[in-house]
Amino acid sequence: MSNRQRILDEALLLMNEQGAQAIGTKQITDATGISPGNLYYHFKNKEEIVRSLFATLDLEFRESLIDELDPPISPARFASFYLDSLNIAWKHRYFFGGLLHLLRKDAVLAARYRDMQNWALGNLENIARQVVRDGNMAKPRGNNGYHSLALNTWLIWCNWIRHVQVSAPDHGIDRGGVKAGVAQIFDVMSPYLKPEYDKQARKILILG
Amino acid sequence: MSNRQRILDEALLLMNEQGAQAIGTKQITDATGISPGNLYYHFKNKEEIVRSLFATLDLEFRESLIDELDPPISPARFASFYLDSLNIAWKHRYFFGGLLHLLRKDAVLAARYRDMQNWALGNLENIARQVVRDGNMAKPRGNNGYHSLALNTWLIWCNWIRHVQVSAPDHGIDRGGVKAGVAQIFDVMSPYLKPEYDKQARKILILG
DNA sequence: AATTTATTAGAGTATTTGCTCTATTTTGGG
DNA sequence: CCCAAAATAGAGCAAATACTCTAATAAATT
Repeated sequence: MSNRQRILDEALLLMNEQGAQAIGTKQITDATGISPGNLYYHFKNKEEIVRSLFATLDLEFRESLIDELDPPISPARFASFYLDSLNIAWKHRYFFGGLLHLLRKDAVLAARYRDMQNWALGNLENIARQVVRDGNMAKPRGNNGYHSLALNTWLIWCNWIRHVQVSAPDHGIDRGGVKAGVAQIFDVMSPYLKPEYDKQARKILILG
Repeated sequence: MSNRQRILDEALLLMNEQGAQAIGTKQITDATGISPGNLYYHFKNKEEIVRSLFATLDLEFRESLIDELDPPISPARFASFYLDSLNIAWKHRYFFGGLLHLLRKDAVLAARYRDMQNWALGNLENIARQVVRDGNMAKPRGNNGYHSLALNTWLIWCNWIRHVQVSAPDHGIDRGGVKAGVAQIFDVMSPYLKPEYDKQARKILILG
């Protein structure tokens, strides 16, 4: 594996453990055994390391929400949208933990994040619209019902991991915490979902 | 006003503007014109300044959710729970912006935050139970329906301001953003609220 | 083989940060 | 008015941080 990749892997590991702001180039070079000069050969600065890590998060997240199948959306597929994407949020939890600080320091990153957010809100809305078209969900209330539902899903998606972390004395999280987050998302949608569809979708949270 | 209070006021102001991790004792002493020695006379360390600020947040938040009136809970009172508490979250937005980092660095603060969170979850649940008893709300679904509803309210409460900040290019927020957060909380509860009660409660978001 | 290009090492630097120390001034009770 | 306690000032320090510079080595290309 290249030293460049080693830097990225170690940075992700350390930042997830201790938070992005607690990790400097020093910690990364110490942990990898790579010299600072070498690190700065591969990355212009620390900002670029974070941008590179975010690019991976962005890519993985978008992939997790893309539906290449024909409608209707099966309950299992529906559930896997949220489970897959939340697992990605868990993998990159350093990012949401330090979100505001990271975006304040780097306007380019902030713009990219807002792009991702807008894309996500649109896509989450589309998923809901399709499930309604499939006849498995009642139309959410109000004139911006779809938007509000998508926004709530998004809010839980990008804040759930941090919530679990601050709720545990050691700031840790296990995979069970991720599933609880999906359940929390379902609880927002439950009032609109057909009971049988809801039940089928939740099966993914019980099994493997 | 005492120098001690001046330090607290300026710290809150600066941290809200630039984030808790961006503000050091230097910035506070520069902005207030108070010497570092004097600052450290009033506070043992920076940690104590943050703890002191949190104590205020904790107090104000708890007061905003206490109901000293007799049931039933009026729609206006119901709405003001969320509007008042969210205004407090706005006032102390530095805290939620840097939440994970702050709690990781200070275990005592972390414990106090979890206390507040547990109290809040219990209280939000009690409010919902009372509105159901008053006949203005349907019992939320599932065996832990109340808990899930309270948790969603809590999640929006402590993450809404940050969401608005990262969504705006300048990371700012105005009072309208606060009201949108209350509307978002209502959207979670709407499916259970009596339509007329819901409508009355939302009036507070249009007026004043 | 020659030479350019990519990669690595590590000492070094300028700046910042949280905090201490000593010294001086202000204040309030007897 | 006295004096101890509270409050304030500001020089200074040890550690950390992001990053640069120079020089050496490995890989690729001709």
